[in-house]
Amino acid sequence: MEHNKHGELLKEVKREMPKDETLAELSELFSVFGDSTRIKILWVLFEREMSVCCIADLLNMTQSAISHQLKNLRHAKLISSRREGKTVYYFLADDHVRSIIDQGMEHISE
Amino acid sequence: MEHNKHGELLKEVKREMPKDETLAELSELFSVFGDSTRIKILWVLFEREMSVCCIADLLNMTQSAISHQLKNLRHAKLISSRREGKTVYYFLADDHVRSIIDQGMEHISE
DNA sequence: TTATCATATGAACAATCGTTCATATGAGGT
DNA sequence: ACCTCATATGAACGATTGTTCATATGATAA
Repeated sequence: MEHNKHGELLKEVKREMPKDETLAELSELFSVFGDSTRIKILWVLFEREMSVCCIADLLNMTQSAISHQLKNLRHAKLISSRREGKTVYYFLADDHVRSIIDQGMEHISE
Repeated sequence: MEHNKHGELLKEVKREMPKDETLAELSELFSVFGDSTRIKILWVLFEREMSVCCIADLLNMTQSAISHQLKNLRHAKLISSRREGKTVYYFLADDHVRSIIDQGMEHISE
């Protein structure tokens, strides 16, 4: 299999690679961006904080579907929420969100 | 459902949102990053171009599994390949790859 | 040609995922 | 108390996904 001509360099590559745990965390983060519903939610939150039913209206989806996805986004610490009476407002929790999406947009617009 | 107090602003948010097709493409791109095997492959390709079996050795995975994932990465135009005799070398096709992963790393290291 | 090495690929499998539906919780208002 | 609105959540469903296994292709050497 391996020719072992570059064995030294290979070991070096291996050494510089982050722990499996870190890489798993990284891929989990990206898979949160890997759904168009969640991308749409993040996109409307770029503009301002918004309630669950408002997001559902805007995206023409059920409140349940949005609520499930908000849970995923919050679990990934991409959004936070605050309660005001009966309604819960969600908002972006992190500045990285925008730059990650921007990088992705740059890639596909080529 | 909708209070329609902010109806005007909502329409504006909607107008500024990219087409469904674009958002689908964007989420598909991110879902390619959403697997730790593919992240690992990209990581070793940061160092230099590499053959299929070499990557498989490095990651302790079967040649078949790696080959399948390389296909996904190539389909997303994140990597390219060149043939040299029997072996095929894969390499990064895009500078955005590194910056996207870097942004992700920044987010999880908080 | 035949043998071997490197890679690609199709089918099958379990596992994960996103939505829907029904229902539960939580917070005012009457 | 009751009713209603806003949100959350668990179960179930079909759909997608990553790996394995077996096999096919492609390239070189004898």
